[in-house]
Amino acid sequence: MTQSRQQQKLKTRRAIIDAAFGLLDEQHSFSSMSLREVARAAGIAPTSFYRHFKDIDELGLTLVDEAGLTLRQLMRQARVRIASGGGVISTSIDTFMEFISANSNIFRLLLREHTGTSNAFRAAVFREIQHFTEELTDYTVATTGLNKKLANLQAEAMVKLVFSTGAEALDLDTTQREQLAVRLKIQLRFITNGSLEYAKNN
Amino acid sequence: MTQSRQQQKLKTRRAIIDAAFGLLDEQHSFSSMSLREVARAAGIAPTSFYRHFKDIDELGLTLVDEAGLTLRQLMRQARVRIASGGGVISTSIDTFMEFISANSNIFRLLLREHTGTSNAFRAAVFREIQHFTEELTDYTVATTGLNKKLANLQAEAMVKLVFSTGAEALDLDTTQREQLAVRLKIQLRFITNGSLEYAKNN
DNA sequence: CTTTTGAGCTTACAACTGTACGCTAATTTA
DNA sequence: TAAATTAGCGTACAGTTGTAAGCTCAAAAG
Repeated sequence: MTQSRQQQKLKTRRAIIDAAFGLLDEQHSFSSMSLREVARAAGIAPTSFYRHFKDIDELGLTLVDEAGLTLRQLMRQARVRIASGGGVISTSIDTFMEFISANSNIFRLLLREHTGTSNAFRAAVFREIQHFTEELTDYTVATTGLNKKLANLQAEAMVKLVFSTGAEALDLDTTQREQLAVRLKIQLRFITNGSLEYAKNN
Repeated sequence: MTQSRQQQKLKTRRAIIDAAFGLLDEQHSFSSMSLREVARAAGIAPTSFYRHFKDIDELGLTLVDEAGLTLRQLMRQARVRIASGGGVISTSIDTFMEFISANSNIFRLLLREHTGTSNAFRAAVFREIQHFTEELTDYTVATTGLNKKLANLQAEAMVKLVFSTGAEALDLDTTQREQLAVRLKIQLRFITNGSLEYAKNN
């Protein structure tokens, strides 16, 4: 079966992106990834890379975007589960932990570029996390009636804590992760109860 | 004035370490730093580097250790200030924010190696942070009488939130940082009040 | 059917990397 | 004073990097 030129090009582009994701692991970050290395893994000549991306940074931004997308899909999935019973926090954290296990490399990318050397990357990851926080804020306002400013403070603290704990989880085995999840859920309760308390007294 | 051989060697070692710290900024991480680059900045021949460190990773661990030490000194400083009046949280956060401003590169090193590609580095930074958490736990037990387990949960959440916010602060200007500090202090109140509440009901 | 386009290739080059080897010169030891 | 040690240097090499230049040949356009 013959393929159109556009189809083939998209396929190669995908191969490059997948190759880059595939090269990411706990020993290998995107910033230490060379163009030639990615090209090799994608099965193309180094110079062919330029037919698809201006430079390696453009590929990096694409990866961050895709990672963000995956994260947003995860959130939707969590909401579905909540609708069919189970606590909000508990369900969200379970979903998040599954995400980390199933997509370690994607999460690692976000973590690293969040504190990385490229302003553009940092900003991109920051936007993704902010997206995350905003949706949690809206959800909190809608379900608890907390005022928006306070809900935002609460959501921000929660997201930061969850991401931090996620980073820690990456280096642990399954049983240790479960223990960590239990702790995290309590800590999130601290925040929700604390902000409710705060709302009463202010 | 002549110097003993040992003195001179220590001086060069210091020059290497300082050169490495000096090369760290928002665009340049330790992992993207080459041995030759460090040697150049330290004013020695590339091969002379090996007279002081087995390889670049040994230098990296030294940097992380020094960074951790700086952080611990900061904590002591904060305790002194608390003793002479001012809220615990407020004083600690102000001190922390000053640390970030005065030692951005040191904090950046910790942040990056915390999620970096070297197991040894990650473990080293993790230990430093745990140190931080433990001391806060002890302090909390001593001042509030909260049980140790709960105090540890609280301290862990607080440290994670503070570090996360510190990372964010690095990319902001002074006024924005101050706003961030105000928000952070409220969020920490959420955690302390929330855990107190939790202690009552469990 | 002929022309144009463009994805992917090969070759090439200058810049950089880590590090092996052996020398120098000065300090330390005996 | 003589011998041993060693911090630092220069040279050298093989391996890697990004990317420029120009070719091929199949798909798309005319």
